[in-house]
Amino acid sequence: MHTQTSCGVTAEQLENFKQACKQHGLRLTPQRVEIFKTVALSKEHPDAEHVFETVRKTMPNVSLDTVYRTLSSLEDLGLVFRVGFSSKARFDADLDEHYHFVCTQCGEVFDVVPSSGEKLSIPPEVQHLGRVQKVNLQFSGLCRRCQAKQKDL
Amino acid sequence: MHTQTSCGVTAEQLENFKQACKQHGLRLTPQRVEIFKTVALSKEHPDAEHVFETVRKTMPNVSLDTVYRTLSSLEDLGLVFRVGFSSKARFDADLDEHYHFVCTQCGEVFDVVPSSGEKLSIPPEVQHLGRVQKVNLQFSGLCRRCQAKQKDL
DNA sequence: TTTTTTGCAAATACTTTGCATAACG
DNA sequence: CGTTATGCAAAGTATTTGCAAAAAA
Repeated sequence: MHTQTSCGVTAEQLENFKQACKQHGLRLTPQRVEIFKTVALSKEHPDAEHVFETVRKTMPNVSLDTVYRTLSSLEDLGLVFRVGFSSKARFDADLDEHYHFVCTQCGEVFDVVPSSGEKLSIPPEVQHLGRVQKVNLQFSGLCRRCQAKQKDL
Repeated sequence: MHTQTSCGVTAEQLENFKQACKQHGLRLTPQRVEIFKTVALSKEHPDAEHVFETVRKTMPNVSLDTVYRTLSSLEDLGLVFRVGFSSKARFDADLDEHYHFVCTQCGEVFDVVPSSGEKLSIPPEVQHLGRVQKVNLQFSGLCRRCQAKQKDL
């Protein structure tokens, strides 16, 4: 059992958040705290607009762009994750099961074709949630070329 | 080895495409054929703009919105897949490894927490592509509630 | 006091839509 | 010939950016 603050975010989470901000030289503004708390408390994977509406209740002057900026910073610190992948849509006509590796730097998309033993099986608890029509597995990180470029600097 | 047409798309793929169009009552317009061929031939997971520029070379009058509409139809027919997930970004502060099931109808996102045995291991061929920083596994389909609603109609 | 962050407004990026004309079957 | 698809233009949605004022350290 975790110690809970009055708002429901664990003290551990909050401490984590403060530490991470300090480490990266981010100031601890009330907006940041509220936005982080909102995402940490929500169980519904909120979008920016939703976070905005929630934060606005206790902080009527926040602006939507601060929410966007903050979510982005929190993501950079690894405190918040982006569900799914935004940006623009890309298409593929390869009907065989395969996955992707996307470079976070150059944006290149590499195909990953699993060997027969590596193919993903759909866990029973997922099948229980609904009828699965599509599986999307995406790895992301720095590709070899961008890694090399970084070293050159 | 597949039989190749002059453009490099396999005859099989093209036949598949024509059959699917016929089955769904979609007319076989030159735009559709070109757009399909472009995605089928490309190995770079093109976005709409890129498909547009490519098709435009042989068909200077296509419009970007036709490309969007066509990619969407082709996706509905299952002839083309959308890489990653577009639409708006959603956030999550859960740092533990987990996956998501997204309902294509209502948009709800369900968490999938893998049991220890189900945790995804990163295949060696992926590690070879670059430094993996993030793994995103998303299932999509109709959730139970939406399945039930559909039956009621 | 210095630097970061905010709120505002405007801009941008991506995608969708209404409508008249053109084209498929 | 009837219906669907296209191109054009305009609208819509999601997100980002420049800048001056406000706030954190």
